[in-house]
Amino acid sequence: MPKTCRDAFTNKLASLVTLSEADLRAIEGLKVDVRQIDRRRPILTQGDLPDYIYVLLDGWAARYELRSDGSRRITGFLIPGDFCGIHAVCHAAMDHSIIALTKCDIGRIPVDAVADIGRDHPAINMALWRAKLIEEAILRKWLLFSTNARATVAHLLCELYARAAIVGLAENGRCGVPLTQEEVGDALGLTAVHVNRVLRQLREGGSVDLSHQQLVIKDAQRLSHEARFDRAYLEPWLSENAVSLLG
Amino acid sequence: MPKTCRDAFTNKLASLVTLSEADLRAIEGLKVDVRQIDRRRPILTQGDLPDYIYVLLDGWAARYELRSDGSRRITGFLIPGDFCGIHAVCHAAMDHSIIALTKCDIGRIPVDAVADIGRDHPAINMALWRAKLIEEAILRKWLLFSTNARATVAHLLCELYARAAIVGLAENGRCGVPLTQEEVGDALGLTAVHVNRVLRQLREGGSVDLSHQQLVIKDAQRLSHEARFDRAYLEPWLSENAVSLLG
DNA sequence: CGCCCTTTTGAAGAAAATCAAGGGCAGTGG
DNA sequence: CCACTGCCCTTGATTTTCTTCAAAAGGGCG
Repeated sequence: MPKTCRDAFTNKLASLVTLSEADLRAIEGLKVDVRQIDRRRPILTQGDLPDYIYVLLDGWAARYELRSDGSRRITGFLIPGDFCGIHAVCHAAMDHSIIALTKCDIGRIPVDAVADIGRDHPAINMALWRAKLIEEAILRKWLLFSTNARATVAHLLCELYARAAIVGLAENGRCGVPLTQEEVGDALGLTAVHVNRVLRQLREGGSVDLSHQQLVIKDAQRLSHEARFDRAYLEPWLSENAVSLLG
Repeated sequence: MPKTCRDAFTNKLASLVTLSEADLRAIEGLKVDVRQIDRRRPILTQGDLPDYIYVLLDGWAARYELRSDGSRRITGFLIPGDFCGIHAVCHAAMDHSIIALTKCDIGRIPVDAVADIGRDHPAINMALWRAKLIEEAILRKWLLFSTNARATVAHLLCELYARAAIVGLAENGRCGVPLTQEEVGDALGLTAVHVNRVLRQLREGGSVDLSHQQLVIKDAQRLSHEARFDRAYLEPWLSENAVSLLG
């Protein structure tokens, strides 16, 4: 794992496009700083017009929106290496909020600097587009699996494993997933109770086990089938190097 | 309604940002052509690497993806003035397909020309970003209203009305909505049968009537409440002129 | 140890899917 | 002009899925 924010930012961009020496030097010149945010603390709030692009260095976070009845819908998870606040490059306010699900280390990069770099370096501009398009592709997949809770949960587990694997946080079918069942439910539009039952079904089915913050894939073939998971949707945007890490 | 593709493209960009004279001249210089596509014919297909940005001039279309069991999920509707194929500006293949829901007139603009213009004209680049962010905001809202079929359907009707109003296709609480109940169901993850029942409930409730391809809003207040609709999510991206059209 | 948060399990009820059949309407062709 | 056909809408009966309500059992941490 990269030790500095700049490393993490560079890694992320490099996974999306091929960076030239000039691109790398430009990134090297960015001002960045790192701060820690406690579990359940806001990172960005709906309506904010952020001055920084944020890069998650350690920990997990979630995008979410509140409904008028107070219930919460999580619309995406952020894992180490992910951005947030790209909205700011076009001076748009956040239309959703972001919260730390665990204690997080977050790097901040001044948005104007990123916008400038994007203008002068087409590859970097393209990387930002691709990051956005990946998010969109994931969002679209979340819409796709809304008929059957079993497949929905299984698909989320596949997505999280694949994304963790890309950034080196998974191996041998295992990775840490620090989500409560309520958070999973908020993400999938299910109740925590039902998530619990579905997780038990999956565990007893022998394909996958999510418990004690650990995701263990026991039968990848069966799981992929149950989830109707096809990792292709995560790949078109990634550079070759990143794809090869998927294994 | 604009009579040429270039007009439509200009209108769309102008609704998203303030264009300078230079921006307008650049757009004026774009090569564009128009073609007609029959109902149920593909416009773009998953895997395509489009050479053009498409602008829908007349008719409705839908983004969709097929599940492994053959069922279809519609992930967005396109109405006149909307783009598709922006993926191409970063040389990414389509991760979903787009189909004409009615007979459509579609303008094509060479993607390389758009990319060049975006690089030289920051305002136009920003407009493209904003178009993408609106799509994303809509996608996020679709995730948000997935607990209750009544609210879900009502919310979609509100969205479609608001978007139609922005481009001058709605007035006095009426607009054309050329969707079958099956298409609505595919968009919301509901069966056509259930959509039918919900539409009847809404009709009998007196807030809104969708039938014979016509959407009639009878009680905007009640409908907004049933739908928990807050048009704010469509506004942050629009220029002032476009917002004032919302009435 | 005791507290709070999370997980687990049960029972009852609501929501939506599924299965099945009929009806209206537009377009087609005799 | 009328019958036929295909597509879409409508309605009913039944079953499945998921929620709701309720309660108890872990598990980590002060």
